[in-house]
Amino acid sequence: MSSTRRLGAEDSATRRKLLDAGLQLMLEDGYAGVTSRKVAAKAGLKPQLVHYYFRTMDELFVAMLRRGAEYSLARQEAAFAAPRPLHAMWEFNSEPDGVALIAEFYALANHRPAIREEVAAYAERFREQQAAALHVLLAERGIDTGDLPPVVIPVLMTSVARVLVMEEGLGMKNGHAETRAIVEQWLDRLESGDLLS
Amino acid sequence: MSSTRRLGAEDSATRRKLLDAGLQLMLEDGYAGVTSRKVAAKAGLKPQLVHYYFRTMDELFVAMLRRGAEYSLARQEAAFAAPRPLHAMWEFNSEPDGVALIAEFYALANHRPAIREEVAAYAERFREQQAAALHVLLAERGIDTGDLPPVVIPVLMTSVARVLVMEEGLGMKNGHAETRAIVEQWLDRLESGDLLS
DNA sequence: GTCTATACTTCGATAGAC
DNA sequence: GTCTATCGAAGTATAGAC
Repeated sequence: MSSTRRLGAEDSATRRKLLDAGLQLMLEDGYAGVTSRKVAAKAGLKPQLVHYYFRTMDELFVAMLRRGAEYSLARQEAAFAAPRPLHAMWEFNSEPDGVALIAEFYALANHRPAIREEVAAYAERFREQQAAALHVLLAERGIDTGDLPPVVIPVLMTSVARVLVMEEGLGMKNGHAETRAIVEQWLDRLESGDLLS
Repeated sequence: MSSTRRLGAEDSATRRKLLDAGLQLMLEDGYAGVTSRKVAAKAGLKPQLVHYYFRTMDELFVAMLRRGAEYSLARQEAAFAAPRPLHAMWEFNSEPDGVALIAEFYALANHRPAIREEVAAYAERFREQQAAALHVLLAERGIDTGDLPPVVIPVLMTSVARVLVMEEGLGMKNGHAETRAIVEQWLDRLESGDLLS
């Protein structure tokens, strides 16, 4: 346990290649397709290199999560600078690759404690970033959401966006057009402060 | 390919034991934990028996899905007989085991065509059953949903219920209490026909 | 600091015995 | 109609060579 085996440097280009290959594999084949041999093959490297840079597969998954999540947090933050921030939040949470990765990491988290902690922490950061941006938006435009606590808005948006994208990935469409139309309507009203009618 | 190898009978008790063991394993360890050896071990049988009753692991997964989904469809149908059908639908779609199994099968479906078809077909049946029950409810009580197309209601409900349960499984709670309160309020109004206020 | 040779475990699947 | 003996491929991980 926790032997003295050495690990490769964090800033190694080879390590980065492995992480990128892992993320791509996760999208293509799901978390179960992310094996040391396949990751190495996709990166054009020898399989044993995975274990030089990551002690265990769990460690690889956590590193992949960090890389993907930090990138997404930055992109979400940038999205809020758009003229219609809520529409931007909706679009951002509807990106198929993002939704797919979240689903994979969620499934992984459900059965691996070390990964759960990390997934939960990032999910909280996403929610907090959304709530903070929304808070600013409402204050700047002097919008009062009445009975609706603002934090509910990102919860609903991310839930619905995610499920719609997942279902569409399966080829489903029952009720989707109607739901998207209603969401658009709500976002329009929220952003314009026209909450009644 | 498609050899002449024989398969066990569909109504065999042994086959049923394997399916139940598989579903239980899927909850405990995720789909990647459902291997022929582990399924057999949990059922108290020899590993090779899995391949006697199911030609491939995909076939086992499809049979597991059918067993789980048919059972759930029957339970959802029964739930609609409750005095507050919408609340019952909400509760039903919030059951942790159901949500976890859906997440696993969704992840599987994303990377295995044979399973995707089957998952999509069942998901459509669930949605249709929900929409039909809602239609009856609205008609019976003479409720007019105005701008809101009725089919949007089950889409929103299942999305939000699922994501809340998934997040709670990770230990998250940011925004959950507020969202649940709002949902309860909407369901109360819908069921009582009091859509404004 | 970087990579390789190698050990050992578990996987899905089949052919053939009861 | 039911189960077992067995195979070859693929999995994670470590110790040691450059």
